[in-house]
Amino acid sequence: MSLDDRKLEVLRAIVEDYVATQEPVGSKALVERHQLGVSPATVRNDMAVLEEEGYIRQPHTSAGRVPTDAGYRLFVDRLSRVKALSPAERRAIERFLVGAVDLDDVVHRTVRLLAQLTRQVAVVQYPSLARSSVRHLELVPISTTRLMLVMIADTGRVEQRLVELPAPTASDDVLDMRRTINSKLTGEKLADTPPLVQTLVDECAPEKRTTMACVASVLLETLVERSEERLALAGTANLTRGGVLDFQGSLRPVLEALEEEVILLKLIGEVEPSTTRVRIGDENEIDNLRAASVVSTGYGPGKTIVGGLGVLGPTRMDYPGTIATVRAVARYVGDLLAQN
Amino acid sequence: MSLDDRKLEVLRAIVEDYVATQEPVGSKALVERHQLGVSPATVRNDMAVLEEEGYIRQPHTSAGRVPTDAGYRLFVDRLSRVKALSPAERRAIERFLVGAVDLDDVVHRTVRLLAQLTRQVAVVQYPSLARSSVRHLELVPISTTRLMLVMIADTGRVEQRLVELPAPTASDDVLDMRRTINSKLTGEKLADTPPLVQTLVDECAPEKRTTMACVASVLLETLVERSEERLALAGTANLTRGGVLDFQGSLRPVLEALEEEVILLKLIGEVEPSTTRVRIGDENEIDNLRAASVVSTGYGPGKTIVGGLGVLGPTRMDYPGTIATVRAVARYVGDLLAQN
DNA sequence: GACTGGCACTCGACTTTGAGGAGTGCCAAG
DNA sequence: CTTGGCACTCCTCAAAGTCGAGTGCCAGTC
Repeated sequence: MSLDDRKLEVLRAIVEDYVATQEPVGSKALVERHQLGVSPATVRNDMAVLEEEGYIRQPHTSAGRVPTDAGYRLFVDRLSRVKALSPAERRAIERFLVGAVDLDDVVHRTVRLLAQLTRQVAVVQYPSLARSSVRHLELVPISTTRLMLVMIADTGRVEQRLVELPAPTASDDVLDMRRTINSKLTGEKLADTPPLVQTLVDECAPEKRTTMACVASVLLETLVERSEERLALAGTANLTRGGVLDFQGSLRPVLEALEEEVILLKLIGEVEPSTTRVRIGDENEIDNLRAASVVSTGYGPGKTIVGGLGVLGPTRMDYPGTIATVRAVARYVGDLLAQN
Repeated sequence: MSLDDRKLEVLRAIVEDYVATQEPVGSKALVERHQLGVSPATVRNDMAVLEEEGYIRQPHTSAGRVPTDAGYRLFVDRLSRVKALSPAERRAIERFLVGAVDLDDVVHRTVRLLAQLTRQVAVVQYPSLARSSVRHLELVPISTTRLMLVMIADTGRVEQRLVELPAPTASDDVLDMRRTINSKLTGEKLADTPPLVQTLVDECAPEKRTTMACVASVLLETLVERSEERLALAGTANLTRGGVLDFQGSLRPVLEALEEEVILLKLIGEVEPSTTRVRIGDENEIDNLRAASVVSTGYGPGKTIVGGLGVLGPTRMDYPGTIATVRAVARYVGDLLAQN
């Protein structure tokens, strides 16, 4: 038996009421608060079906109904329209992001903004190195046997590493290397650089080859292997809203998960162009987050995507509002990046 | 009436038992677990005095006693010897810090280590720019009207800023500026640089002065005004140990405080040489942390101090152990920095 | 004077009991 | 298919009662 329109309407009403009140919702309360045009008894029958299909459940006999993960999923997919942002929110976003002075600043402001607007935990990934291009590479002599390698990406990210040279090297030679390296690598996607770095060594004059090889290996590390993704996090205090009721009694696992960068990256890092992804409860692969939902999306200048951002909260969250906010913030950040 | 030795011994026993069990401790249990050589009745009399003096209190009539903040303070100041670290802990520290590849890495490893060893929230301040010297300044042309200013400090910190030039500038001129700036500033304490930067502009050839002024202003921002302190945080999940019992029922205020960098810096940033500072409950100026204690100290290569680190936990914490761990970690990190 | 054993008393923690009520499922009738 | 009615379930809350840890005080002892 498939679900007719009224049953879907009942599900929507249940989700909305439960999200708003945090309490199991009963048939009588439902008909009172929504114009369903039928009696509580009818609603009860519908509820029985919805429960059988796995969209809602009773915490215990003689209690109201609560949406299941599947129920939220259906709600998100078919029953909710994305809310428009309020003018106040729009203004907040603009005000917050104006005046950011560099990439760090942009990311920090963004993550705080997201946390504040959604009243949940926000995560923002720094522009991924893997998706960036080399804007410039700099070699700074620290001593005769030590260099600082500084890589500046087009997304504004700057990475640096120390290079220990095998032998003292004149600063002219360093300048020389720098020129060669830049002419070879500037403008290239980081992902494409490894073969180019190899040719750097191959084409190098033999007497300088060991030194160049040394620089090249650190270069590779910096550009590709290490390829360390960075994150910013804010709003953990929001986890405590709604008491310990959300997250089935313990914040512990959630806080633990939030400390693992790898996990967070998995959550917000897997981005497909212009999609907003919603993971509800069990859909999260991470056990610790079975009781949480994650709304994430990609951002970047124009249509390209250079990183992800998102929020994490209880499964019982305002999905339409959250989705709208996440999208809007991502768009603004993308525009901001495009200006640089 | 002052406290004789046995009363102090009773206080110590109360603190130790309470920290271990998290439960109010009564007179009978005390004499059973510690060799006090007197009867419960005597201990009761001592307790009455200790309570009158404000070192312990009863959660309610007919419950055992619990140390007050003042009690912990007395315990820390006069009744506890710093514990020696276990060999396992020493090994853990060494193993953890070996293999750190750059400053970021050192700081991240340190903060995780601290959180893990103390089982509390750990905070590590990056080496403060204010206490660093300039190792090198680099100007990287991005376009003809844009430079990237990169500052490398002797502590390993690297800061970068974008400079918008008033007019297109030849790369030779940039090289020139770079040379001048470096000869003037390299090796100087960041705190001492502002007057030097001013002379940079003053001594500059008139036709280049506007450009130089522009660079100089960003330079000042980077070196001094912005002087942004950075922090790493780990172990927030440890706040949930001991249920919601610690922190008088709500993690909320604590989590909020942990999100404010300014607050954290206040907590661990005010360092005096070779002191370990312990703030207990009310001694914290931040209202949100009235129910928490903070153990912090400074670290740095040799005897100089370049930053702070510490842990935050419930007032009911193992002070001797925590103090020992914090000190040891600070020392190891200092040694590590000295090697670079 | 300090310590001790004894004793009455307090009061929170936990259990039991019972009333109240929200909510359900089912059924028969419209 | 919808609806009103009804019996039933079972949670919530409050009241009452028991239990026991822990105390304060006092009189007696060393």
